Amino acid sequence: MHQELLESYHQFFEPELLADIVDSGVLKTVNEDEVLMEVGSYVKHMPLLIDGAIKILRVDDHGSELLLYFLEKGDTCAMTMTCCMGQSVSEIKAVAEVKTRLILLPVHKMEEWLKYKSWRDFVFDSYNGRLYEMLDAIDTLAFMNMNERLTKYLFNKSVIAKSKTLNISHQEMAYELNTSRVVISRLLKQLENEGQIKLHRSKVQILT
DNA sequence: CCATTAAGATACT
DNA sequence: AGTATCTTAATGG
Repeated sequence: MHQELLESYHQFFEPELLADIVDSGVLKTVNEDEVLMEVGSYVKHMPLLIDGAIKILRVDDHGSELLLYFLEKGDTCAMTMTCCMGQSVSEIKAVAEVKTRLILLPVHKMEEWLKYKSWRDFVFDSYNGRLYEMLDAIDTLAFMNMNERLTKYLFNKSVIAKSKTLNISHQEMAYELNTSRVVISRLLKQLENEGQIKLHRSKVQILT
């Protein structure tokens, strides 16, 4: 994993820390739709993303899900930090959006590594970043209608997939935005009529 | 072909 | 915006 780690993180971490990470971290590759973390599971590792993307979902008691935000290269999960500090259980669900490579670090190292300035900065910045994304997610929910939410969602998906064509069904989108399939279909049809997208079976092509 | 599943349509809340 | 129901279209064996 050494090369991958160095390529992605050498500008953030000092050499001693990098060496420690190589020592105790494990490189893992996860495939699309693989579940990395379930609500209620104990957090034992902290992920450092090398490439790909992980989606973070909130799940309610009835099992319905809501997309909060994506983690990408250079990101880590703030939830993990919160959880492992307090020895508690995950409040969120994490699923690989695309094939993703990440390094898993044992949580007990987190505290030990606070002796490194670059680590403290990284943890702090990650918290900031996640907090900002969380605020953004709240704004989206509170102030945007479904049409805007869907548009934003499609845009994000396209960035992460690095493609203008998304292989996804209306039902799946409805699931992630926590709405119904009919509503998604209606809104997509509207976007198609506006010339923004082109619809196919289980596929959306973004034209803008 | 047929079975399954995605998506369109319509009507109602 | 969301639910229920029916119809139609695409897909894969």
